[in-house]
Amino acid sequence: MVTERGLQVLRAIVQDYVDTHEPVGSKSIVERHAFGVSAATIRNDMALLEDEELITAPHTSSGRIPTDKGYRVFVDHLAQLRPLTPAQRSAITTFLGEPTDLDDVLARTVRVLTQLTGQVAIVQYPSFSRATVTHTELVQLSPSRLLVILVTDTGRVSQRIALLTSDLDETDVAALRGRLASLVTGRPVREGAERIEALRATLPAEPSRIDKALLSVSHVVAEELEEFRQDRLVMAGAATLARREQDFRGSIHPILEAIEEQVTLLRLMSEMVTDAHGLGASIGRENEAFGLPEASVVTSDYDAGGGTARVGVMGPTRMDYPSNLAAARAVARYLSRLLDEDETRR
Amino acid sequence: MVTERGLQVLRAIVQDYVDTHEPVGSKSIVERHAFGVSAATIRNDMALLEDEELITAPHTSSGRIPTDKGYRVFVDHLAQLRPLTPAQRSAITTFLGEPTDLDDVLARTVRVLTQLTGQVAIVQYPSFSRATVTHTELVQLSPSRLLVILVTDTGRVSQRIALLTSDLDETDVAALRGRLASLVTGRPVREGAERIEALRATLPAEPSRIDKALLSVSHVVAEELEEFRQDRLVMAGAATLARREQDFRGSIHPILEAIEEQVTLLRLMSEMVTDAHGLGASIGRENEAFGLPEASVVTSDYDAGGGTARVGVMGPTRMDYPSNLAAARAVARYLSRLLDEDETRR
DNA sequence: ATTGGCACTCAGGCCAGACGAGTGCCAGTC
DNA sequence: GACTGGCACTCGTCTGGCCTGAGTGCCAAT
Repeated sequence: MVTERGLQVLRAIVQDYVDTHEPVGSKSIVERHAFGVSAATIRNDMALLEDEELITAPHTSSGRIPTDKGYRVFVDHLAQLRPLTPAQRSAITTFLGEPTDLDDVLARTVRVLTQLTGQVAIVQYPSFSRATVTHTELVQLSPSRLLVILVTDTGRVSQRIALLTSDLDETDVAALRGRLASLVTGRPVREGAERIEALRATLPAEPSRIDKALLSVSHVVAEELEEFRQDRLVMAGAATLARREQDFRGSIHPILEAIEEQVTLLRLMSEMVTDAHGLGASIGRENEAFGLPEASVVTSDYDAGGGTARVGVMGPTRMDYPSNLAAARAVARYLSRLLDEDETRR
Repeated sequence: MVTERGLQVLRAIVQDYVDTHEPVGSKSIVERHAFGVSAATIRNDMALLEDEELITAPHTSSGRIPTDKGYRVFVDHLAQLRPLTPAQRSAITTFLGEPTDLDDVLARTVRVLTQLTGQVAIVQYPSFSRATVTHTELVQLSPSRLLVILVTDTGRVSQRIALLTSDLDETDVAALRGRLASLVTGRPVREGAERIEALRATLPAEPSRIDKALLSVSHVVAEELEEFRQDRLVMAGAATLARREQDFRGSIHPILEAIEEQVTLLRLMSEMVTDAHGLGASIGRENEAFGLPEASVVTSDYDAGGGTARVGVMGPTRMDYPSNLAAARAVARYLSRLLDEDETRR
């Protein structure tokens, strides 16, 4: 069984290893930390830690490095978040500044987070699945092309072009506008999508010209609503990976791939297990299913328009968890505040 | 002076070096190419090429590799585009498929291009500076928040939120809508921006409530029009860089940086020098001013709504220019056709 | 339980030598 | 004059052996 001091030794090993990027030996531990015992004692503790598979020796006679399991224990039981420096705090407020809209907020957020941590930063868009459609608008671009605009109470605006099979005039569009509004305005996106589905069924086999148009438009709307329900990510800091190249024993390819793909990261982010404070960490091999066995992700939940979403960073397994968690939490808190203020204006 | 055969030797060196990634010696040249002369003769030619700084030897006794100048001569005088394979041709058509709008077209394009070349692909958005505003629309989100929508004849749609200092009712918005339309609708974006500028000057020192609102809205519109005039890029294939890591003697950091920054690449893309066929290459040190001394970019112009823009790929100096140029050209041609068809619907 | 001592292991650095790819030069040939 | 075969030379790379030092595990002593 690992003793209390044993755990402290684990903590020391994780800290030193993250610092120096070199396997840490018993001697350097007694030098750098005030354990008040000799190196031999530390060695005994380390032997126990190795039995528990919390640390491992890269080769027979060298110091130890934490295993993924070791990092997990460290994060769960030993890490205390490192509070941000005043400089970092002020960086958040100045960088985030006076954002104009949701896209802008998140773009700034992700940049500030990569700046704070030096890692790849990821921000999940607030979930729109419970969002309500507040406005719909149709703009006629040409006789057969309609621009469809949707706005939700979460501040998301999207537009899309519907191609019509027959030409419409201004009064047709006005009629269409009314029918579309009654169909989805004021409804949650999910319900809107369902009502469109239902509409399909009720239309006669030989729809009128305007019904046909409504069908085209509602098809586009349904697609767009569907997209609302899918989460999205914003990312930044891919360039920082090049600096950290040797941290990934394999290559940074899987990471870059994941960044481009997005969909893998989306799943990873949403499947994260978080603690009572909304903090989560997914470490090394735990990400193997996502093709990222050498990467860790730490996240913090933030509140946005009723629901919650996540901000986080992705980096090598050997990352500085306390700092990164603290940065994610700080940014998440600021973000929650910012979006809450906004709430009143929606 | 470099002889005709000397140039053929240069071509052989470039081709073999790109193939093998190893310095190429006189012997391997006579083996792989039917020059009908001996290695010693090739050596003499190589000595001349070295005098002209078209090739260089990494160390005293090793084969030669092309210099940036050598690549330049190769591209300008020696390279003949390698026609795409039928498989590649069909990849273009199937991948590009049935795109819905401009964003979609370009997103598909960039993916197909990175797929064809295995390099980072870049597509410039068509220039909107000569675009004309065809529609404006205002949607009231709340008493003090207006959604402003702009549509141009190039198919670009954008929206933005204007915060008002005082609340408006429906009739106010209608009035505003009319004034905004008469201000910019049917005008080129540049002219629209100027007219807004002019409007500013004419408004009284104590503007009415509606004038104030118009000011806020037009401010947002002006910003958005400004953004229309800035070109944008779509990119894909950053993950391919990891595979090619050792090709960049330094690190891939500058490249990743450039991809994130965009603005450097924007300048680089627009300052490219192209030949009569709209093909361009910027090689190695020629990109030093952009912080990319180890990268090359090849581009092909495409037509879009009257103006032209560029597609291209970025990769190591030691890239396969004939293939990449051919791929860029093929994609550009397809893109031109696709956008031309579209033209009729705008 | 802790400690100092000690034998042992092993990665990494260093050196010397062998190897070989490739060059430059030169004298000879067509 | 252009080309060629031959040859001495250079120099990067590979190999194997040696040494060093950090770090370990174990044990007897406290």
